[in-house]
Amino acid sequence: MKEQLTDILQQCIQALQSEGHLPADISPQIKLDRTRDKQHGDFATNLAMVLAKPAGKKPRELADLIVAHLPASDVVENVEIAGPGFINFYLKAAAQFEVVSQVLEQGNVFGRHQLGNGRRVQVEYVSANPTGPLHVGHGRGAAYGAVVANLLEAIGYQVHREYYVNDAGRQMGILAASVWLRYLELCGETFPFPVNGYKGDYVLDIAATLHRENGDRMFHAWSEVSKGLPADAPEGDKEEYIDAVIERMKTLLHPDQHRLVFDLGLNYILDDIRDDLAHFGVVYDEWYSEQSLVDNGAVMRAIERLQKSDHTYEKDGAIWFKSSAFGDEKDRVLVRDNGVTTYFASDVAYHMDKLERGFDRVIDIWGADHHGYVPRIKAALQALGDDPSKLDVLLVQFAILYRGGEKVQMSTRSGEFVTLRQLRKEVGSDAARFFYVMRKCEQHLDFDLDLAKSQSNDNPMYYIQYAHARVCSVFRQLNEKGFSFDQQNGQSNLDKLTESHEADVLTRLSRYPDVISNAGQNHEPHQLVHYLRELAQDFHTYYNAHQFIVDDAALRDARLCLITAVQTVIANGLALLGVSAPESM
RNA sequence: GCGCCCGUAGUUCAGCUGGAUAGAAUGUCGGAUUCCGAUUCCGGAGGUCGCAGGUUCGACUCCUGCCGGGCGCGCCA
Repeated sequence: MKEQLTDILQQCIQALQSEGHLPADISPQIKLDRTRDKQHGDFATNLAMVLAKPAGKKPRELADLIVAHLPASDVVENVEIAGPGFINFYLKAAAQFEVVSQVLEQGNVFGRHQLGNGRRVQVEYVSANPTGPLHVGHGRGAAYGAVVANLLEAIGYQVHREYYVNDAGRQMGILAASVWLRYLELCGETFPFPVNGYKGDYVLDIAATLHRENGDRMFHAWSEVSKGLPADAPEGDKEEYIDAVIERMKTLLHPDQHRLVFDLGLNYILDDIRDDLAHFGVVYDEWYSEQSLVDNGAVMRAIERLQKSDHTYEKDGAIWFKSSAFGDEKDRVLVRDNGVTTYFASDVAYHMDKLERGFDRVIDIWGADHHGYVPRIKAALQALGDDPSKLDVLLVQFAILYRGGEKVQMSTRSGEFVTLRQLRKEVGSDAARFFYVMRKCEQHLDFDLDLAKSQSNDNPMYYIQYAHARVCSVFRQLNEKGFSFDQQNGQSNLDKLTESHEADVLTRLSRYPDVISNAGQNHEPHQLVHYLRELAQDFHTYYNAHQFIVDDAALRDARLCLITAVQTVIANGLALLGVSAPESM
């Protein structure tokens, strides 16, 4: 519809140019919008106001010219000029009904586009360190990332979903040490647990598995382990202490044994995360290992490339990247004075690798606390001669949970936090998905647990799902009353849909494709959420105002076509959000 | 101190990439209704869009400076 009108305007401009009313050297971007107010017709364009200056005419005068030169159209009923020079289009009634047939014919692909033209885009999300279960903060990134990926796919991109597994860093060393120490406890040792160790219950579970499968094979007496170690906090430095523990563990255990403990912890937690996300409807094409970048030399290769292009220098025994030359606030260390590469070095290699894999676009979804990290990654890409504009980093703000109007405290103290799994158990995966993407990502999210759980119209997810279930219910009633639905008959009688409520639903339905392309291109799932709520509202209002199951077969079938279209669009939208569309509630 | 994000109705939020009289939901006040599924419908009140400038035919939207809130500023990951 929009395309047809844009075409008409395009032809009109060419006509005006050939007649000399408009300069020939301009090719204006035609902006045509749905009107906000019905009094302004169905579509409106500001073309006359935009072109007034280059044309050297008054906006309204130019609007007159444009309207006079508009080619005939079988969808336009009337055109009016209003306000400072808006051109408003009123569509013919038949054109309004078209959407119903479109939805019925296209079914679950209605609303999809080919805007992406099959270009390859990689979306990386969650990528939490595998050192413990996902908490509610990760949940938002998971839901948001999954929906952004779905939306991009819906507008014609070839999407690659990826989780970056930080399996190479110091944090993993701490985890392995924590597991081993808990194991020593299970072997009967008693000693103070490191202040900086991981203290969650899951560490005990992993240690128990280790003990069950290996007995006392990896046992070393605490006196042996602790011999000559620096003091832990508060007397000493907790970082220094834990590093010393990690080193001691490596000297006491055979490398194979150490590997075993390390992998047991890593795999246990990774399996847990995978399982958690799968139940949350969040899936990946690839779990990409940081360690693999170290092993296959990609990290060294990235550093060498930076060195060769003269973007590094040595200072205090470390190798630095001159990121400040590319807008970062300071330079960053790639290789520490002890010879170990930094996490940043891995990440440079990872992003280099992403672009080498040939993605046209790369999207990283990070927690907002990582925002300071963006400039240095972009700087690195630029220094490597890649195009940093191919990388979009979307920062997701924190979610704050509320229960009974009170903020739910999320303590960072020893192992106490609200996990994603706990949240899903409390409100269900559907509600969690829905509420997480209800706000744009840069907005802080107030997550109302009571509302998410409530089975009432105040709960927007319930309200939307209920609209879907209600359509299903109408069809069940239809059968009970001995009627059957003749879709063909309905489609040929759509002109019977003359009620204002029906017009509202029709208009709303026709907006769906625009909502998808907008939400997809701007990475804004919340637009879809708001749209679905509005559609549900239009439907419920319609439902309350009119009977669908009437004796007049033509009208009945037409109305059933309309509500089937509503049902389909709601199902399509919810599917993109990763929320179920129940047939009854 | 520097950087990023946010600031719109009592509350939670939209505002379609600069358009027409700033909209929903919820709460509140008034009225109607009890019908395919948890009632629903109609109406009222409620706003100096944080503040002050600037850009232009036009600014909630873009720019600058303040104010307030969140987050971040490691040879951690």
